[in-house]
Amino acid sequence: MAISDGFQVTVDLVVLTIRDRALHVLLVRRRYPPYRGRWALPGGFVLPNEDLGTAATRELAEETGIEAAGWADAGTGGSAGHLEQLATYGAPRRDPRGRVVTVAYLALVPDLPSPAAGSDAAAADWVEVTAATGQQGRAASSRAALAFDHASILADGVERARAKLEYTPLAAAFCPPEFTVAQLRDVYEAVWGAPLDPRNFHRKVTATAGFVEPAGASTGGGRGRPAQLFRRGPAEVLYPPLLRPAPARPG
Amino acid sequence: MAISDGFQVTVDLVVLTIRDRALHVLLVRRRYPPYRGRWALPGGFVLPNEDLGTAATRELAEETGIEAAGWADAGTGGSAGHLEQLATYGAPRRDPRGRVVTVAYLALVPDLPSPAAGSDAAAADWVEVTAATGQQGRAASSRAALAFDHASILADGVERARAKLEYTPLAAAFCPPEFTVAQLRDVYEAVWGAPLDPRNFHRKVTATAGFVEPAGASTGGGRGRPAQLFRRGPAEVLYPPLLRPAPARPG
DNA sequence: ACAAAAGTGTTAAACTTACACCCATGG
DNA sequence: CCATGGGTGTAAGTTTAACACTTTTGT
Repeated sequence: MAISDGFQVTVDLVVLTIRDRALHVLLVRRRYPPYRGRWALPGGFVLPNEDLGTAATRELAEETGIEAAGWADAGTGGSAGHLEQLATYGAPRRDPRGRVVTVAYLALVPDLPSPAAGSDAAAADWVEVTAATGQQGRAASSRAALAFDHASILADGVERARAKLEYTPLAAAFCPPEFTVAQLRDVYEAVWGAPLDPRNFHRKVTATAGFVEPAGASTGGGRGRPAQLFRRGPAEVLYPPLLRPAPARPG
Repeated sequence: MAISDGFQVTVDLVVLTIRDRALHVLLVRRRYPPYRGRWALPGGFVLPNEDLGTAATRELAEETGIEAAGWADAGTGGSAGHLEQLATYGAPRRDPRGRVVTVAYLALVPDLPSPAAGSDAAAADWVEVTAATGQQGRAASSRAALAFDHASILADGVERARAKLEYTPLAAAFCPPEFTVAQLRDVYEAVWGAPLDPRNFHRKVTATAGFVEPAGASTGGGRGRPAQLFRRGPAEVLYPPLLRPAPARPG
């Protein structure tokens, strides 16, 4: 049964976070050919006795320092962050070195104090998604195309994140364990790239059963009236969903 | 770079259709160990120079006789049927013969005149999903557990189909190129396992832009008033979505 | 004529949207 | 006391849900 031996299997990570009210993706500079010097998604080989989700969790920890409980292949366990399988890419020529099938994972993480302070992550950095995908990039910075088929994987990851915010409470994965409604709104606005009415958003979030739960305390630092703090609630899906405004929809 | 050679890569298919107003899945009897005699999802090895979607399309043709244009890794091209990547399963011990990573695909096909009349499909058959997943199986027939982790893959495929009917026009993939509103409603009721109001369903379907388009003709065979025939419309997503009734929702 | 299924009309409830308005804090 | 953001109220428009009712066929 050695018909199709010789495949190499990797995991690649689309790690998204919100920084400065904009959606950012974690990228690494490739130090060796092929695509030397180009940005790429972080990732690595699946070990011989390792599950796919375990490999993704391990790579995420190596690249970001985030330790996750039983993340992938199970519901996000605890407070912040989220990891899920995205899709698998295996075109015969996608890697010039040989037949490499990559299982892409999507990770949503809170804005980390030390950006990409992992061991492997010598040249890892957060890049604005608009710049990385080369839409209407406002920053004149790193506009270089991504290595391999990573631009396509990134686009799929971003679209998945956009869609999932509609009908799941996953926006909270971008926030610290306790957060305000405004922080949550910033997440939606950054991911969808569209402004939302603060009043209606507040009502919607607090009224949808299981989305958020009051944490008791309030913030004090800001300029205006202090905001209540919330934790993520037990709901797995939002019902009814929070649909993004029509103009930003695909199709 | 031969760190993780030795993976075998397969595609497995969750092929769903509607027969006798119930959701059915295409299964094959395994003729050789392991899991000899058990039901399994159809599938096979990815060829050395074959793309994943191509492998899935090929297997689908071999098992069902369905020829698809540019199905997977592209929008469903033409009239009936649909094929999309579902998820990838690669637990180290999922196959006792070695390290096999399988990329599962979900196919939605119309009720075929000759069930599973393919070449490979010596022992292929349509099995009611309730029986295959062993929920509250009404049929006392084949209740045996599926081989490998196929029960889990099947469950994921069914849940994906249920969710996708909500916000895409994919129900039409279960129908022939021309169909009535009642046929489309049968699809929703079979997949969701819940009755829908025929009047409101009719209005919803015909009012949602791009869901269906009139085909001109009408049916005549049935008992009551003849129904108009429709074709699938150009819409990729339903907006607003057609949400399934609350009691049947997960979470 | 009657049963069966297709399709339209109508109404109340629920939800979204837009925006007026008040609340609480820092400067 | 004023700017800034947090949070509540309210009314108009839209969508859903439930069901009465008419249309068109086979028997």
